[in-house]
Amino acid sequence: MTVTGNPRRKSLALRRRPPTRRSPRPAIALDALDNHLGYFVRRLQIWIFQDFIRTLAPIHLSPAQFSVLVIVSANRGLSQAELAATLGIERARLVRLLNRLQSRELIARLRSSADSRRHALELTPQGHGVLAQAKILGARHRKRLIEKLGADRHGVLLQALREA
Amino acid sequence: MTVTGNPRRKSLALRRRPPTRRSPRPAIALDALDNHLGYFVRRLQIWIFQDFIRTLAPIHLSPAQFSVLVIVSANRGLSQAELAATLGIERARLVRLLNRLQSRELIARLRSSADSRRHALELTPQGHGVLAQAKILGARHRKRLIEKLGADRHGVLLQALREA
DNA sequence: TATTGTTATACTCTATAACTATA
DNA sequence: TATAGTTATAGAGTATAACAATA
Repeated sequence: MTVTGNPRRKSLALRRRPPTRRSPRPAIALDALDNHLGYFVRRLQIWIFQDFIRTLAPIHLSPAQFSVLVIVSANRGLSQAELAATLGIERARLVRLLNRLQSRELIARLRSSADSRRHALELTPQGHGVLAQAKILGARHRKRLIEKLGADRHGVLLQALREA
Repeated sequence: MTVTGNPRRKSLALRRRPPTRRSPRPAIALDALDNHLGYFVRRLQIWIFQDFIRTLAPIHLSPAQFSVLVIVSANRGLSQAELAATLGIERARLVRLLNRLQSRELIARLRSSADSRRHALELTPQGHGVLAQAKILGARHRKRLIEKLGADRHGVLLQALREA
């Protein structure tokens, strides 16, 4: 992932087609991509994940692992299928995610009494501790994101996406 | 990427800020994630890419390949480094992307006369043909996305993200 | 020295399919 | 039959590092 990390700002000479867009930004014409929400959504997602990955690195947690801890903590006893659907990931992938979290003793898989096919997920005390740290780091990340986007644009996006 | 592709309709509400957690089968609480733009951005990106992947499948083009064709077509002669930066992908990954597009004879790497380290990228006639088809399919995808989001929300998001 | 394109490696994620054990 | 969790595998994407040719 490049995107950020591009420190050089120099000779971007040789531009053809000065963009019809009012934004001073795109030296390079986006053409059809300029109408595709997916292009911009992806670029923002890359920025956010890049920053969040670095933010969580000190406690050795990935964004995916963070979201697992958050959801399990707020929904004690939910099943893996429910968790996977909430996070938008494959059940199969969640298994490996949980394996790692369980081997670090951050989460526990309890057998559901009602339906013994299901695992009732819970955070261990250590899991809660790590989550607390992660939330502090997450707040810093959020602050940087708001700085980058501007508070109003951040608010507009959050509201529009929450309702989507 | 699951998210869609899952025939069953599990009714995961993903409601905002469920203040109470009631007994039967309450919507799953997002807790801290509800303030994290990244969570929602990622979910929307998953939906969009899922749909776009299926849309482009008939012409055997991935979203990444589509964006390469669009940018190269609109910026004839640009270098691989510039293209990679525009798309937010690694130079190294772009090499393999281009290898495949070149072996299908959709793009050409010409030696830049000004700087012989650079490759001046161009679409072949076939590349332009495929791109034309892809744009038609892309328009259908966009229509579905607008239906899903609602025209106003789509507009709000596109504008906010373009300026971000 | 720095940059462009390239190769290589390791790891994560995605998309499927199939298996088991329950229901 | 259908569902929950699991295993397996192929392919895509990401993060790095290094190298040759060129500037």
